[in-house]
Amino acid sequence: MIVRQAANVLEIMEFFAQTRKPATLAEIADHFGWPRSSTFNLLATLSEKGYLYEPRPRAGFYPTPRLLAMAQMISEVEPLPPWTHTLVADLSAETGETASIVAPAGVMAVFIDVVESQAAIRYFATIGHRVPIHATASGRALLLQYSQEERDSVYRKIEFKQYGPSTPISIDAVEAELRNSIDRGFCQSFGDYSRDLAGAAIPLPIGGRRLSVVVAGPEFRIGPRVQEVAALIARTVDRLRPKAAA
Amino acid sequence: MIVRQAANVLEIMEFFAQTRKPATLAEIADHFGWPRSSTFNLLATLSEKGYLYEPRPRAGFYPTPRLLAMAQMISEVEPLPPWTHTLVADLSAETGETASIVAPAGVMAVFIDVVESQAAIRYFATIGHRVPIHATASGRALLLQYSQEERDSVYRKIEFKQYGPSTPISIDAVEAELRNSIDRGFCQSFGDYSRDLAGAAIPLPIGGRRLSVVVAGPEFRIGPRVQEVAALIARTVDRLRPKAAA
DNA sequence: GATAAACGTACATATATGTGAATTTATCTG
DNA sequence: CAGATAAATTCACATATATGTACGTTTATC
Repeated sequence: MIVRQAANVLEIMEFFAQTRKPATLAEIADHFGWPRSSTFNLLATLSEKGYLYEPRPRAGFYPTPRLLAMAQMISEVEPLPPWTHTLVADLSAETGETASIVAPAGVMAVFIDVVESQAAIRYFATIGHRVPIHATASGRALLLQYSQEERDSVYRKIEFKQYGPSTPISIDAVEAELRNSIDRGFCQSFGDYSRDLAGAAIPLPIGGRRLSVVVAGPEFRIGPRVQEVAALIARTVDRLRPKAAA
Repeated sequence: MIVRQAANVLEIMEFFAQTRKPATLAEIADHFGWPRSSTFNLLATLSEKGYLYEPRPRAGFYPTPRLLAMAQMISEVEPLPPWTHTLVADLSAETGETASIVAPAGVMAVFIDVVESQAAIRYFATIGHRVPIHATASGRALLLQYSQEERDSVYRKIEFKQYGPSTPISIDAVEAELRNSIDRGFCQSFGDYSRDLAGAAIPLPIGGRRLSVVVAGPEFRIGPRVQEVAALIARTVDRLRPKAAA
């Protein structure tokens, strides 16, 4: 069950992140199609907790720096080493596609760092974006780092759906694809999850954390050069990863 | 009316900001005294929206960098000029007390930047902290920047409560104190809002925004040297504020 | 300066939602 | 490797909660 008002809080904050200017109660209510009274209660709650204020009288609400302060606290622990951001930045620059660092989240994989392609047609993803772990290159690069038991445990919770023509719709299909990936030397996906979307990924274990790097983009651009892209990922990781660390 | 699940989202995030490590459903539920099932729904919602993930299987949840990305977006607009942080940092260092930048939020004043005192006994405040605008030095330094009509509009919404022995409990009392402040050259408060708490503040208009700076601490330390502290604030602002700007 | 429109706020009520208990799944222990 | 213990899910129901409606206030229009 989704907790509506919890989601609404996030949506309001995302709204401010997009518009980047103060908004009145009425504007917010209209934007989301929420009743004024409900919007009023929400804004009052956020204000009371110190996350919203009124920069100038009658000009509407805007978030206080409190959210930033909190987010910085949270992110200071176990931050990704700086070279991982260089990694995705370099990969995106060299391939012209979207590059990301991905982490596991149950049956899903979450993007925890993203550098987007500059191309007009591109894979649009943001930090926090989630995709099924078994039906994506990046996700399978995570699964490769699991033990058989851990994978089985994940499989039990997966609801196998036919996202696209090539989606693996059984445990066996996923396991087979994982074996292929090992032989091939990297993980790939051609429209397994999202139509026309292709990607190449490899595992990226960092200090006990199971992560992966992926380069993804439209099938017509990635397809002809998956090998090449995968090799580039591997080389770039080799170049940037400190030699001492695991 | 306070929206409970909205507040809960913020509390969960604050919890992570404090503990700075992954927490399981059970730990979170126990910490807040929430039922497991409700906690489950909340965590599921936050995960689904991409704000929480499971760094390693069965080791609990932790926020993704998405919150940080969002907060940075929000804060990039109209950021406070860097010298304002230097201002509160210097003031806190020189006085040994807590120094803050404060902004209006209806009948309240919000702390939007804070450098805390290092003293054992100190004024504890964080970014986002809110105090009544009429019953604090920092708040009155904001009111001084309002027109009479704007002030009247605020007064109508204030619920005058006797927070402490010297709280102004009427419009006249507030207006009188504002006149005193003008004559005195700065705003002050001795336990008006919080017992044993004293502070000195001056208006700090920046680029059309109505802000104030305040130095606050225990009455026994601030009391004997309000004048001195207020003068220091004024001098420090003069020193740091760029000459060209308003 | 008067009138109209928009906006923000309060409250009672029907209903969407949170929750206690039951079920399933995972982990620990001898 | 069982059996026990703890954690994670599910579900039906009662109740806490979102909202329709109404009112006062502020801003825009003429």
